Amino acid sequence: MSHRNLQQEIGKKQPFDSLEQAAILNILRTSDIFHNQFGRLFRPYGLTPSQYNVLRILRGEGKPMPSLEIADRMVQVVPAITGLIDRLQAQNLVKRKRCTEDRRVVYIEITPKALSLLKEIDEPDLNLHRKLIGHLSSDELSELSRLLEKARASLVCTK
Amino acid sequence: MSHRNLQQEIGKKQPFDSLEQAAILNILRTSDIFHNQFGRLFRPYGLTPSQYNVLRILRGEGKPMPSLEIADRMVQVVPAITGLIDRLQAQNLVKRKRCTEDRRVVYIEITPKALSLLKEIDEPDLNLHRKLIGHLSSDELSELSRLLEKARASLVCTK
DNA sequence: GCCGATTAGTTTACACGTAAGATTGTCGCA
DNA sequence: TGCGACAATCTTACGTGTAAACTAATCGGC
Repeated sequence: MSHRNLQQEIGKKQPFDSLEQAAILNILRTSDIFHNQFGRLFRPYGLTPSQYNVLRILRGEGKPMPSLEIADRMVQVVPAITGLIDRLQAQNLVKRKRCTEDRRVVYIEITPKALSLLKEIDEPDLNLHRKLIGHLSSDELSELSRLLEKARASLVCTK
Repeated sequence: MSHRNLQQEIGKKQPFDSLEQAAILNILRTSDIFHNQFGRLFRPYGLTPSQYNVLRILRGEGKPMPSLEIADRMVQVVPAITGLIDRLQAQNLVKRKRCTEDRRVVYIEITPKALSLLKEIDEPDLNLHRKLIGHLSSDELSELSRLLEKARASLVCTK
């Protein structure tokens, strides 16, 4: 377990121009690597990270949700949701239900098949979380979350 | 500037299962938002974040590089590089040069046009960095980088 | 010198993410 | 009632990320 820092890791010969640049690159790089790890975890179950994310949101909500509300909770811009739901529906993991009062909105409902699939993934998912950052102390994890939340504070509202 | 934390931000009603989960979600979410911001910055110049990344690597190196070496410095897996280089080449921002000694390797060279484009972007790029996390103190930035590097330490070698 | 293993790079197929624009349905107001 | 603004969703086009399979060139032994 080598403890190379980011500069060595990406083979850069000059030091970073600024602490800001180093921090942002660290955020982007760590995220990419973690995203990749989760992608590999979900793959055997036929899910992508985004698809898993949608299902987790639906399970957490406990009842059908309009698709735009799902999109709001993800970082993505709206149009991606359509295709995402299409693919989940093709796997019988969600159902679309047109709302009768406002016929513009489409409710998305999670299926029992999806719930049992999620249940299967729960433990490996938890294990991966621990594998990825279980070696940080509680204090470090709290501090990390605090700093990232503070980092986002400048534009939570601008999206 | 509301200081909602992640839990409120994504509308989750239950607290997180664990500090690990909260930290990882914070990393992924912050990264997505920042990535998005840089995407908007580069768009007017006809570049995507990945394309900009490739050009920055080439400028930093100061001389032509084999394409796989470029891929190594990015998070991406190899095959994506081909198309990336194709599009940069179509814009006359890089050139491909087959190596004469080892005819398997293709050297990628940055063009003067790309260098002057980068120069144009340097200042807005620096400004965005400051806008995104300039409100964190030097100590906080250092601590953030340290924690993220520590987070990655468990798998720097496994990629 | 020849054959298998390795390495650099490409191709293909598929799932996203983004922006821009089109569709369809609802609402406010004259 | 009719009409324009708005809202929810979908469509399209393009760039990117992933895995798997393929090509071409080099290397290592014998």
